[in-house]
Amino acid sequence: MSVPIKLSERHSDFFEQVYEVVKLIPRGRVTSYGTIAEYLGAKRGARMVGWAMNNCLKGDAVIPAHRVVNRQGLLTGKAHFPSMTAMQERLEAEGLTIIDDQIQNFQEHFWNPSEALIL
DNA sequence: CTTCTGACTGAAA
DNA sequence: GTTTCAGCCAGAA
Repeated sequence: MSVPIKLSERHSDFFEQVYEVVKLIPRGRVTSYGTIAEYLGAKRGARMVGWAMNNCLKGDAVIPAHRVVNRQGLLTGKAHFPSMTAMQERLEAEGLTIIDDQIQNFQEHFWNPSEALIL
């Protein structure tokens, strides 16, 4: 759906959208908070996406949050995982190479929600 | 109610 | 090239 929504209108939907997009991330791919936020129409809401992730940990929804990193491909959210190495281990298990909490060839493994529409 | 923080980003110095 | 500042929205104190 390419319908830009307003956070003030229905923030609940925004969170749900974030979860949907994150779930749609293919294995071995990664994306950034800003990308998801921008895709949802709130490019300034990158922090909200991250906050949504933190909230998702609290919820029952199973979200591959380890596939969501910052613009630099840095594992900024690793600290919020059950284990500090959980995020890196998970990404490495998917074929990614991470050095110093930074994804190597991040741009190659970068995934854009627009690709989901192609499929 | 006011104030601060935050899994971010982009621009400016 | 790095470092610093400001903006953004939502939730918690």
